[in-house]
Amino acid sequence: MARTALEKETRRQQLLDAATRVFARKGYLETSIDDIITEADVARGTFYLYFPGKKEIFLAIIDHYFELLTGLVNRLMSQEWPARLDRARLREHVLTWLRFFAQHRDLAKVIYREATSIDPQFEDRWNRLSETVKNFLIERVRTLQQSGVLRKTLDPRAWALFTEGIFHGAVCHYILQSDRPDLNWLAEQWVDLMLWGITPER
Amino acid sequence: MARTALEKETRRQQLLDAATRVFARKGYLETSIDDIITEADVARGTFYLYFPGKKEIFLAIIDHYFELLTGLVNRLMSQEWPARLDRARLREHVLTWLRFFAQHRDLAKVIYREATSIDPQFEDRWNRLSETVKNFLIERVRTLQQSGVLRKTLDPRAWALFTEGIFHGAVCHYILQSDRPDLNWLAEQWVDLMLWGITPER
Amino acid sequence: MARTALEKETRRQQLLDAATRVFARKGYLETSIDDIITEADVARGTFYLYFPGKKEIFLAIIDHYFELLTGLVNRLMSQEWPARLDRARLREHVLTWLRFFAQHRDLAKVIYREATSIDPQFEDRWNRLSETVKNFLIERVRTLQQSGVLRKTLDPRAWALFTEGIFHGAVCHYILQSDRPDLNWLAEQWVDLMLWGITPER
Amino acid sequence: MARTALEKETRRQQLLDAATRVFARKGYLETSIDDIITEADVARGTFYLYFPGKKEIFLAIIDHYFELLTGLVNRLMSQEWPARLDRARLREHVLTWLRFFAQHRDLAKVIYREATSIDPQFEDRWNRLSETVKNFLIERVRTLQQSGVLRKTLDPRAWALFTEGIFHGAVCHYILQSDRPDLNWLAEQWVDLMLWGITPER
DNA sequence: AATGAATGAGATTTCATTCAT
DNA sequence: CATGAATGAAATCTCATTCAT
Repeated sequence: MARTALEKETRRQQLLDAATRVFARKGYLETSIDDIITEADVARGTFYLYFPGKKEIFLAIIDHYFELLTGLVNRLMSQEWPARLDRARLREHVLTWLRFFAQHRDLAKVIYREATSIDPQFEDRWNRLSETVKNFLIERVRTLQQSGVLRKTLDPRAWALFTEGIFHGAVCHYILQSDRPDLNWLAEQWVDLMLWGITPER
Repeated sequence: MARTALEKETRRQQLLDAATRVFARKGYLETSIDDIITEADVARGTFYLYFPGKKEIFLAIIDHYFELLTGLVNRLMSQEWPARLDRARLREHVLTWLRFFAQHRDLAKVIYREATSIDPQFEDRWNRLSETVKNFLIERVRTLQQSGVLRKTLDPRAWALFTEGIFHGAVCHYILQSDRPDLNWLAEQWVDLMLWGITPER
Repeated sequence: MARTALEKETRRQQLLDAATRVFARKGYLETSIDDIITEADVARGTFYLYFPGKKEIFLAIIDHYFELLTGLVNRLMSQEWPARLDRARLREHVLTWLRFFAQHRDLAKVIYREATSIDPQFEDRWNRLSETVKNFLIERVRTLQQSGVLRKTLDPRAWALFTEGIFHGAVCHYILQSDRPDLNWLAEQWVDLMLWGITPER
Repeated sequence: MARTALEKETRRQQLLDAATRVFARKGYLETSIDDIITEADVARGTFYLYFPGKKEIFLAIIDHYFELLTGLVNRLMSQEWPARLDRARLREHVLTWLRFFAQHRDLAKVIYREATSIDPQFEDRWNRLSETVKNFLIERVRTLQQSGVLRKTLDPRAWALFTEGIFHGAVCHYILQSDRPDLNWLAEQWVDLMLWGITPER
């Protein structure tokens, strides 16, 4: 048992990491405080020194993911977008997303599986996360529609919704499953489907 | 309290209905046997006469949904498909799905929110459900590809995955939210996006 | 399920027999009303038509044993006793007792294992049973002491107590165990010990 | 309620003692976990911190008795035995046993009343205890028979069985009853009977 | 008289949280 | 800061008994 007085932030992170691993493995419901402190190799009381309870450490995990995602969104938003639809560029874009999920498997597993079902608070947090991403997409699509790159009949809100669903599905069924899919293939297929759907009428 | 002895199947259904309502309202985690028996207006012991526990009644609910869905899939599969891509027909098809979800709101809420997060058993059941639907979609797409109606570069498995994600997203974010969306608009948008993505190269 | 309206006494006996079998097999504690009615092939409600509850059917079983035992005691008491200590006669006497236990194995199992431990009422019933037998023994010993057949220093009450213990032990460890002992050997040994004690022949 | 953290073994013993008292008073069946924790002045959860359930604490009590008894047997076995049958010595021996039971009244009450009737596991434990004692007796008798101190026609196994029964009977009916008997008288009577049997002096 | 679904009191058990050390 | 024994509210579950049919 870690009897050393660690730096406050380090100990907190140690608990967060342990909790993320356990939540990913067993799910929120089946995870007990006991599991977390065992995984973190920390005493029961220590846990409550850093987090008020189980819900709160779960929320903290979501928040952490939220920050990572916000970072990604900001990075992508700050990138310029080519005036024309660039297939390779689009593919790269999608891959960035998929790789993000693949990199944070445990985190994604926790979030995507349960975030909405545990608690109204989580649901709220999750919805805001989801809105942020969708608003970004909607904005992009609007701009591209105005510059004539994308078909105008497309409703950006519907498209954002569909896209979110596709990613959610891809994450849940491919990234979370034990058989890791080829992200490139996934991205290629997505681009192919989307490209011909979003191009202006000919 | 209903002291009257009901037909075994009727009482079972009464419990299933009550449980579905409560699960939809409070979520699996927050629902107690007490909530269920209160909703069903039945004694504690009666519950255990019909189900061994909370997990089992939840599984039974999933199974029920599974049966309904299987019925829908079978109905749709037995329908002929026009030789050409018929926009109106396709739209109708999508609407059928959306209406199915809308009709079974409580059931869908329970399933889509939690089926994967509660228990490995539930996850398994859910995966089989998901496979059933995707296999149906894959089969359809293959047939249409062979008859030249759909573009051949499209990988049916990827398309099924994407489609499932779109529906999942639509169900979660529109049907389950309090602001009921216009299903027609949703269907129209879907057809529009898909049509031009799946049409053979021009 | 026995739907036929049986004679009241027959049905009662059917239940008693079934209960005795189950109690002997599983013990009072582990036996449920369900076990009894299953064994008797009778509906739940029928049981309560004949007995007020589980305790009462157990008491009825003890009472039945009590009657059988009383019968045995009366038969033995009505027998004359030889003026001198007749080894063969004594052996026969003991065998009669042992055979009685062997004949009513299930009943004995139930009584000897649990009669004292379940309920004050049972304990009381058991004590009265025990007193009956011991009083019979004490009476016999007193008579024989007066006629000089038995040693006068022997306290009849102590002897009755010891004898009861020996029989109890023999019943519990030999008759109730799966390896049925030779009753003749048991009786022979008992007579030998009682007649002469453990000291070598003089 | 004792909020003080005790040494693990102390708290365990506290629970065992409380449970023994309650079991002795009310019997296994009538005793609830609630009774035990009330008697021990400990919270519900604390009980489950030390024992998995009611059965297990009962088993632990039997085990404790087993250890005490083993100690007694070992003490007695290590004693030398006089070459000739020493009446006073024998009497002392028997008194040691009786005093042991009298000293551990509660424990004996629990064990002798119920050990065999609660659970197959208990029965097993009890049988092993019984075998230990009987094997000790058998060994003693064999040795004494070889040195000609005891009559050779006596079967040591039968004698051990009878002796166990006598003690069991004495314990159950005298020590467990409210009217405490005179242990000296009991021992005297036992020695008298064993030494010479029931036949008048020659 | 017979049935068996329904009952609910009371038992067991869990586990997030507290707090004396 | 760290610890982990102790807590107890709240959950699950059992089963002897009732009662409408």
